[in-house]
Formats: sequence, structure tokens, C-alpha cells
Amino acid sequence: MIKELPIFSSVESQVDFSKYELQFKALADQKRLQIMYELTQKGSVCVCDLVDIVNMPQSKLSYHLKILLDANLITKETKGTWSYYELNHVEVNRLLSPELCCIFRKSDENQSSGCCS
Amino acid sequence: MIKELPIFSSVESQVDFSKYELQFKALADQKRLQIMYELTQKGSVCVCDLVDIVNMPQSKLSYHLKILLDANLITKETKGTWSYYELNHVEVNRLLSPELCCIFRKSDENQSSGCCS
DNA sequence: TAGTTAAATCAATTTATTTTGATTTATTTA
DNA sequence: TAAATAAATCAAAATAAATTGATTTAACTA
Repeated sequence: MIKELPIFSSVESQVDFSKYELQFKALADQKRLQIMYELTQKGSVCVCDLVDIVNMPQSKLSYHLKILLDANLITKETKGTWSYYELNHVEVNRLLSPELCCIFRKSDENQSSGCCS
Repeated sequence: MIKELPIFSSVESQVDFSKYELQFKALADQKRLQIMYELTQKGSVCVCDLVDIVNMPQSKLSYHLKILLDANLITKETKGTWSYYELNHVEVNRLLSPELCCIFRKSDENQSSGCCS
């Protein structure tokens, strides 16, 4: 069996995937996906409540929220002592398929698109 | 300042995100994203060529290919001694946004959707 | 058959990420 | 003002993932 010659350029096609790496890293954890899911369900939630919802020690939750925030997948608004977090729907939609976005979309806000079977 | 009472159920909404965790973990690496990109560009590529294309030692490449394969993001076909890998477009499209999928779609095969500006 | 090449696997090391509990800073309430 | 609560941060320990070079298995070729 004779193999045809490879057609490759040793000039590396350097596309910068660093932003995606950061975002996929943030998504690559069940705990963080659950946090995102709960934010989808409940809208805006403060850390003090989220601690009970996801059943996590506060410092651990804070760590994971920071990773999601740095990846721009959630947003934060501080009111006095409390910090409220929300899903960044725009960025999530930019990244994930309509099918997947559905998981992070409340069932009563199914817009235009024909997803969410 | 008085905070409203939390409305949460301590009954954990256990959605299973394990499959997504696996897939996002596979995507959460620039080297693997580059491998996927090259498979998109070149179609079906054997490991022996890919070694030069992505400029990686063989055992390292093999390790990363396995992670992508286990996540069902690529497929493998063995012909004799050679193993040819391809992008699993169906699965990638199922997971990622049209915008993102464009990165993993050859420029001459832009179908229906109005993406790839 | 002997030698060569392709590609997977292995074990050891290195590097990165996560968890933990304590501390800190800021804000609020009594 | 003093005590209490919210949430971020820190350093250490624990876990997990990636890299390396060597080895192995299989298939091809001379």
C-alpha cells in the first residue's frame, strides 16, 4: 500500500484560540455548568443564596464564579454588601449552539429560534 | 438595606452535565483547537502527517487525539498502518454556535446559514 | 524473514487546577 | 461603636491533566 504525499505547509497557520480556550475551560466543569444553569433558572442571584442553591462552601463558589466571570460568561453587580450574578446570555449565545443555549434559557423566554424541542 | 428572602429549593436540580463537561474539556486547549482547525482545513489527515502540521511529538499528538475522539469531536478511520482522523462536523455543529462552527468549516463549503462574515 | 514505519500505550515527571480553612475588607445592623 | 454578615483573597494541600521518552503492537516493504 502506497501512501500519497502529504500536502502540508510547514508554515504554521497560527490562529489565536486563546480566548476560546479560556471560555471552554470555564465551561469544562460540571459545578460551573450547574452554576450557570441555576443563574438561568433564577435570573439574578446573590452569592449568599447561591451557596445554598448549589450547596458549596462560600470560598469555593467564589473561586468558580471568578472563573466564569473572567471568561465573560456571567456578569456581576454589587449592591451594598451583596453581589448579584447573572448569566451573560449574549456571550453564551455567541459561543454555543441554539440547542445547547436552550439549557441556559428559561422555558418562558423562547424567542424566535426554532430550538428547545 | 433589607434583602428579600431567597426563593430556592434545597432539592438540588440535578441535571447531568457530564457529557458536556467531557466535550468542553476536550475543547479547552489551544493545541486541540488547532488540531481541529487543521482537520477542518485539510479534511482527512493521518497522524504521520499531522505530526508535522501541528509540530508535535507523536505520543503527545496521540494523547490529544484520543481526548478529542473520546469526546466524539473527531472520528478515526484506520487503513492498514495509517490512521486517518476527521472532524465530526455533526457533533461540532450540535455543540457550538454557527459563528464558532465557521472556524471549523472550510471556506468553500458555506451552506445555507448566513454566518461566516 | 528481517528491517522499517505507524501509532498506541506506559510510567515517571512536571505543570495546572481545585479544594480547604483561615483571614481580610467592606458593609450593615443593633 | 461593637457585633454580625457578605464576599473576596490567600497559602497550603490535594487532585487532575499534560509532557516526556521508551516500549509495544501491528502492518508494510525489500
